[in-house]
Amino acid sequence: MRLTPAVVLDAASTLLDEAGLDAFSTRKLATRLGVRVGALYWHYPSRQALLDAVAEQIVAEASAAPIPDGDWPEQAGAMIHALRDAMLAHADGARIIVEMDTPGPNAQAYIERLRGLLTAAGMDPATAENAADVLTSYLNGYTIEEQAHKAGQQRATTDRGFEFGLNVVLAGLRTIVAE
Amino acid sequence: MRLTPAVVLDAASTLLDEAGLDAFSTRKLATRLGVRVGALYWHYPSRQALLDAVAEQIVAEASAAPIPDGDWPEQAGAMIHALRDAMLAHADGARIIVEMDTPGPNAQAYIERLRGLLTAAGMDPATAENAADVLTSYLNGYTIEEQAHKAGQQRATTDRGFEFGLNVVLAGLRTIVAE
DNA sequence: CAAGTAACTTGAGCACTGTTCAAGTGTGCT
DNA sequence: AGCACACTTGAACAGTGCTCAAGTTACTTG
Repeated sequence: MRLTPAVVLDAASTLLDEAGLDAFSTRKLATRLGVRVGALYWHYPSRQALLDAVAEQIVAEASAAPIPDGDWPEQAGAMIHALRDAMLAHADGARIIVEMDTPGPNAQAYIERLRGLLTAAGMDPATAENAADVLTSYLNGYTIEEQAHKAGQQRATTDRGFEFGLNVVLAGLRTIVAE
Repeated sequence: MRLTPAVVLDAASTLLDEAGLDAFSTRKLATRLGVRVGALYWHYPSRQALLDAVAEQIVAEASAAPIPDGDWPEQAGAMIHALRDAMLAHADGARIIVEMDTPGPNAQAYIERLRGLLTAAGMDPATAENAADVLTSYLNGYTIEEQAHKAGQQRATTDRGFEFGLNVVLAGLRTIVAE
């Protein structure tokens, strides 16, 4: 069967989940597809471009989750949770997202939406950008650490820790809006 | 001149600053020291062990900064700032810290001190651990992103963004303590 | 249907990477 | 002087990302 970008992307995603980011190599991917390495480079210009495509896919999964009605901290929290769930659904998901080289449309749409939510809550654009950065920085920092070093820990435990921190950040943001 | 672990560590630190984490290789380090790769492995068991040692050194720089008198948010903020400054003083400093394999005494002492500060503020140990995690997760997430993608931006701009977020987190933690 | 063209794939190779280890060298101690 | 230990070398193994001329398909046009 001929290769297509979609087929390569799918195999890449599977291999990534099985082997992890560090053990992900173009050669292993080629073998899995029954093809030589060179063929991959016809569809994607580099290993990183492939990883970027996977990252976009992960963000797409996050964006598919519905944002419930509610006040802005609930909605922002839901968006962060959605992205976290998508990250945790893939091995090294957080690193794949953070190490993204050039953010695609899904990633841009995600942060645009998050910022929009915060401006709608009454923040000026610059503040909303900063606020979105706090949320995503915390999410990324926590989840990278979790996937890298807390592999043994119960999901419930790390979830509680994450929840605590997210509430702290949201509480902090509330004090800004209330100024 | 014979090699010692300290000499190797120093050269590694310099090479890391010049080339960045991804371009850091044992072979380049060996060349710089006028030695063959094998010699490095007498002093350090692996590339990662070498990076861990550099990470410990960075944390040591952070720990050298004095913590001023003041209330606990000021002190916690000062500790976070100290670590951030040490990270920013080295190329990819944040990644080197986060990707540390086995935290050494300096890293352990740092988080012990941060937790202690928070328990002294009235948090129970579990809460203090979670609170320390929020602070470091935010720091790591923000600074990794900054060093990876905001290389062009003015330090003043990114500092303002970081400051905003740190204040948000600290404000959020205050509401917990005040419960 | 034949010929031509565009879309792929291959095979081989380049320039690297981390790590290992038997064999060699240099230094200090008895 | 001789011995032992600390260290270094040289060479190799098994991989990595990436490139590209040459070959193979598949599809479109005359």
